[in-house]
Amino acid sequence: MNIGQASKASGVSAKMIRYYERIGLIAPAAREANRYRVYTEADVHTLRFIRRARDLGFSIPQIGRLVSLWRDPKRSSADVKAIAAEHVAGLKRKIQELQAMVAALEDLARRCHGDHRPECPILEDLEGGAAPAPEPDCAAKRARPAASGRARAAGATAGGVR
Amino acid sequence: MNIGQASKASGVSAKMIRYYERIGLIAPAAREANRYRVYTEADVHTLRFIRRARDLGFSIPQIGRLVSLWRDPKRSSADVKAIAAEHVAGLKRKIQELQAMVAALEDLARRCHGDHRPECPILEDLEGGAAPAPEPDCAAKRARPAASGRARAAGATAGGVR
DNA sequence: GGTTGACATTCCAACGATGGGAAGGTTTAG
DNA sequence: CTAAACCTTCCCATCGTTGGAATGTCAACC
Repeated sequence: MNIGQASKASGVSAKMIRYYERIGLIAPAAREANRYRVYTEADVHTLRFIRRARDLGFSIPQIGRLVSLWRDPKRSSADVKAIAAEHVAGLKRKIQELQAMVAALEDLARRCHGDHRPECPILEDLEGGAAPAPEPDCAAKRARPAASGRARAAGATAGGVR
Repeated sequence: MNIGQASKASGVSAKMIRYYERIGLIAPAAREANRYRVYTEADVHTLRFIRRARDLGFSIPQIGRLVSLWRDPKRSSADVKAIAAEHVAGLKRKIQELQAMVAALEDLARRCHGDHRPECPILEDLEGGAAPAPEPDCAAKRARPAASGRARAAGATAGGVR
């Protein structure tokens, strides 16, 4: 089986298969006389395992450990469970982070009229919401925030940023 | 004010300030005779704005648009709100993705004994859980590809993956 | 034979946003 | 004078994945 067939059969792109081989997640594939990689059903099986693990969000190092355990008949299910638990903990941290952002943004959006007028609590929050409080005398700092800055501060930033 | 002061005052690292300038998110800073970048209070104000937006998870292109609106006295709050809504939608998509992973993993972990034995529903799921079912007639495809390639499939994957 | 199309190979670059470090110039304090 | 603390630019790394270019190979068709 060539890499294209293995890719279709496993759901892992050929690019990724080569990448996984390069970083050592899977063993180097055997080669035909023409240097094409050859895959067996067992290899496809492994690739499907990896793909499923990737779909569940496991990192490459974690997947490496899972594959090792998978191949080890003397493994303890506790070791597998520990990797999963570690991953779940990371996911939950990330979810909480994102949820905090959503909560803050929805609160701001709720207070924003969303009409043609320029007044906007969202921008007001961004402007002054999270000063890292370098000094306690923030109030006296800038009597006039922007303006001034001739030759700068006005233009750019927009458009084809990316 | 040099970049170090601007960094401390804004909470944006000097590295990031230079990066934002390079990609066009902020205008090129004025330079002193010694080529050092010079920042005004207004610049720091902008950097704080950017930092707060970054903390809320906005992408660089989104931040570019927000800064443009912020500077535009004729802006509509609806435009700002639209960017926020777009971002919130993206966050929610991501949260749902992660929550689906957590749900699947917790279900598997719940069924895993987590003891010294090798039996493990987590590995069983990874092994067979997500076959993409490519075609029904995989078997008849190719009688013998070529070169045959014994001497594989067993080793590696483990160890210094990372 | 020649040509075309679908494969395969390698290498290089990019994305988000950020950090790290090298190699060198400048300023400031002792 | 010297050492520390800045600043500058440039390159590299992350993480997982995709894209492309340039080249090689194979199969089929005319």
